[in-house]
Amino acid sequence: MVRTRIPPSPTGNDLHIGNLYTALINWAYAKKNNGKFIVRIEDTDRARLVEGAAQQILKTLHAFGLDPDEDMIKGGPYGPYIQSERLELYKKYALQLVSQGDAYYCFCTQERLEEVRQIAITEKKQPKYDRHCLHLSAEEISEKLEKKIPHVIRLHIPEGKTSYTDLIRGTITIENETLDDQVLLKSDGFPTYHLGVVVDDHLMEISHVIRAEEWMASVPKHVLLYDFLKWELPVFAHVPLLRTPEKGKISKRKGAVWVSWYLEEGYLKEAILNYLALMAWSHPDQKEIFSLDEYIQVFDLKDINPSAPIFDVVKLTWMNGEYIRKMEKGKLKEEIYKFFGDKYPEDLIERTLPLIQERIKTLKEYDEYAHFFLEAPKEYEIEISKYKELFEKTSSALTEVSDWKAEKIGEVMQKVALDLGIKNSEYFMAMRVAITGKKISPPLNESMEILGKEETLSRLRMII
RNA sequence: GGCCCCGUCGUCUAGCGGUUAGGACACCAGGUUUUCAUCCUGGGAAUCAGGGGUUCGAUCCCCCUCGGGGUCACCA
Repeated sequence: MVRTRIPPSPTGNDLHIGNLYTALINWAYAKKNNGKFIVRIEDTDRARLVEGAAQQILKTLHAFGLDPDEDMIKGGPYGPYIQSERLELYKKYALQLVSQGDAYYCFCTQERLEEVRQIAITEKKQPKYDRHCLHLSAEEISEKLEKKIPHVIRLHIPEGKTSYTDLIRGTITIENETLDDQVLLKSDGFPTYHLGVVVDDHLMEISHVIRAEEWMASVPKHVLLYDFLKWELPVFAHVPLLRTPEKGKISKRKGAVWVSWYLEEGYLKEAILNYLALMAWSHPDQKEIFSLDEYIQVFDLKDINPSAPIFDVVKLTWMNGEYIRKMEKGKLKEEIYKFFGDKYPEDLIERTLPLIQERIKTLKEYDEYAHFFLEAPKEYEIEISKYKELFEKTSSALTEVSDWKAEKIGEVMQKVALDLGIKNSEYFMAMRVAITGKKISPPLNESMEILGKEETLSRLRMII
């Protein structure tokens, strides 16, 4: 049984785009193999905890159609799915490790640790815990425990080397001496990530640990833990980190990290997922646009590239445009309506959509084309005062039109242009700006039809 | 800096010992068009990071160098 998982920590306001990427892969791999996709909330960092963040993450996942089979709300046979409710478990295994000699109590203060670290840094050595508490006698330990001196439990890294096999990167071996005696259980009784993931991934029978590359360095510690606990190793697959155009890791400092940002900019969820799927992976037929269902069919973990791709918003934008153009009218109308709240009435969107659909690449851009339907222009992109005569003539010609249809409106205007001896391009540009305020707009005749005779004429009168 | 990962057009990528190194985005030129966009046609763009091997033959296998990234917390 394939069981994958993502372990988000509820420390941000929303899902990070990189998290969505690994979520997609974990979800797809589980679906492809008729397995289960689990979301386990890792809320062990009490200092950075953000209220409601866990719910928000689940909500976002749901919005993208990446619903977990088991999570803290839905529940499941391996719950609880939030680490703060599993504290006894971590403690139990931490204690077991201590009794086996694979972990030990440490009573060092933060100050002392900082001192040790600083010394190491000035000596240009690896900042590592100096094992000050490793050789405490049983009496000393129980005495300190008795006195309730704050303490942590540290992993006792043995000598030798540790290796593991990564599905995407092959076998990786490292010398244990480069490893630090990692804290497993913090003084507040919460586990660190390392203890938490290992215990939970095992207890929840996770078969494939698929996560970002940034975790690779800590895998050996986890492998040691599995080994000490005599647990079977899951399959590891470290997917590349998404990078910014500046080549760095997509950081929280730079704007485009949160999934909500993309949604606010008018990107479609399907397009975001499709684009993400193409990061470090490609469709066997080199297709660029495909559905989630198709993705599940053809996707395989082994085909993921190890090198870190740059997340390019320009290509995402192109893809978004493709999705918008292919989208069924009713669905698009709904998306746009929701996107703008109540700003645009549904029937207006419906009528203008045929003119605008193929012109926009994001939902947000709809406003640039449709805004003039809502209100008359307040300013004009070109100087229109010199076209007074043109507007007067057009206005009176249009006044005579009884059948207010685009085609008819066009004919009448063509004739005015001809009578005036003015080039079509110039004539229509003047009219376009007069009606919409802009040099770029949806097709004029149709726009005027939608605007209505009265409103159109009133806009002309305004500038005569 | 130590350790680890990675390295094909600007970007995303195909390639899996013998290819005119292919596609997509972006860009440029042209066509359609009452603007813009769509659509169509064409173009430039990777000495496959560099240098050594292995081989009849390397983008592909091995080594070194260089470059980029990640990681070195009682954060995940």
